Amino acid sequence: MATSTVENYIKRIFMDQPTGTGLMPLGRLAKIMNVVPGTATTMVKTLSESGLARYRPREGVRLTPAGEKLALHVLRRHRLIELFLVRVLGVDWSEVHPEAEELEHAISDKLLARIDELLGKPAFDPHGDPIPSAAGKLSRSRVQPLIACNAGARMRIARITDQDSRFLRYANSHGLVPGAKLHLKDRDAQGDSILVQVNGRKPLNLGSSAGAKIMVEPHAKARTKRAT
Amino acid sequence: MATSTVENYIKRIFMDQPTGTGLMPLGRLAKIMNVVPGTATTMVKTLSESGLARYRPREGVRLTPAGEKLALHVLRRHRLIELFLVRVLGVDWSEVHPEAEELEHAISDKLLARIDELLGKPAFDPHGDPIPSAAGKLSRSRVQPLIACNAGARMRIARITDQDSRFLRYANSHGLVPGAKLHLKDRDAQGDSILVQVNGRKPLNLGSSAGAKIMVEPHAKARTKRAT
DNA sequence: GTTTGTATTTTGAATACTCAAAATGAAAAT
DNA sequence: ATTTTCATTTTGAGTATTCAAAATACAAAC
Ligand SMILES: [Mn+2]
Ligand SMILES: [Mn+2]
Ligand SMILES: [Mn+2]
Ligand SMILES: [Mn+2]
Repeated sequence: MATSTVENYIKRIFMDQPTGTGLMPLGRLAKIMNVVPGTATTMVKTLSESGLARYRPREGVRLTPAGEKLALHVLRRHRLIELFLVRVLGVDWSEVHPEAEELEHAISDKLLARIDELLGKPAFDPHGDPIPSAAGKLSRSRVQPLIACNAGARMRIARITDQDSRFLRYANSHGLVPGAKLHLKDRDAQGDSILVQVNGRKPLNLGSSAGAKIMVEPHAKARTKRAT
Repeated sequence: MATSTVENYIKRIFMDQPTGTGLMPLGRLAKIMNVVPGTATTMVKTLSESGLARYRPREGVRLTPAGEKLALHVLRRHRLIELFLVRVLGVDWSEVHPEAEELEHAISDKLLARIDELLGKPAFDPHGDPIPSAAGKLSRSRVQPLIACNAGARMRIARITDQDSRFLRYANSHGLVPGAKLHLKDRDAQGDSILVQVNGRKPLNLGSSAGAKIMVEPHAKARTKRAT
């Protein structure tokens, strides 16, 4: 059985995996995991020995199929738990992440299946992140960050890629939630800001770092089983 | 912060504490925790150093007030989670114990408070075990084992003191659940068995080991906030 | 009072995870 | 080609938890 530490490493390697065949450098992994570089090296060797990752010294890590399978399993638990906490227990979406970070290692498959059923086998978590299926399939929709859109674009928010509690509260208070319709009214390249209008609300200025955290998709495309 | 291992030790020391001022011998603790005796010794020294227990070598352990407080906290989490799983997720009472054994270490106080509210601040878990209050008070009702009752007694089942899945399924299938009214029709000292009638059901024979696991209380005495 | 038997403790070692700091590798700058 | 710089790895050590097996203490039996 994988310890919760191993599960956390595997999950983060999977999530921050550069698309394609790229290896993740261990320095990056160390930063992500909040450990010193030497710790990451040691851990990655362990993962490698247990067949969850492949490790090229001085180059980086990549998950094996077994590692990806585990990562998807943990991710599924994390996201289903988040949605459960929001829907059933009424926890605010800005607070579910740290809870799920712990519970994802403690919940049994049996219980997870019950939660999945209770929620109607949802496809997205409260932040718009896709929930891997029980079989381990992850829907990879081609969404783009809000800052990458042209002025005048009319989009729909697909997901918020930041688990920080303050940012999530801010986003929510301005209607910036998955599913919301959004009009990019203007962009100011020099001022590093964009002007958006969410649903019928007051126009809102966002800096590029905020705009980068909001992933949007074409307006028309309706997503099934939208969450939150 | 106490590790989940420490929480488990403390909880079990509390639960199997001989009433009064008795110390728990470390051999007993080792058996309860499924570790070799030497491990129990080591662990108890650690608990002692962190102020959670007092340890008399060769005699045994006793929790300090700090240890009791922690034990009650863990017990509260465990029992509230069990009831939550039964009531909200529809998990069978015979399966909640192992789940709660893990989740009790992963849930936050905030989440626990939400669950407590959602359940209406219940006083008993699915097995009839009292749930310590948030302040750490544990209602100690004077219940007695079914085998200790006289023939002819009419009682009410207060709790089932066995978390074994098979026994719980058996008990449930015969109506032996907390709150059920029960008539001890006959006892056979030599045959080591008792004859009981639960509610209006067919009389049922129980051996003494089964009868010892069923705690009963006077029929009249209604318990508030009965669970399951 | 000595022997025997059992409970408990000690010792030595293992696994899992982590850090500090020294050593090393390799790319970048000169 | 050498030096500088920075990322990565290695080494040594510490905490937490556990076991196997030897040592010890104590009570029970003789
Ligand atoms: Mn986690
Ligand atoms: Mn999420
Ligand atoms: Mn536990
Ligand atoms: Mn219980």
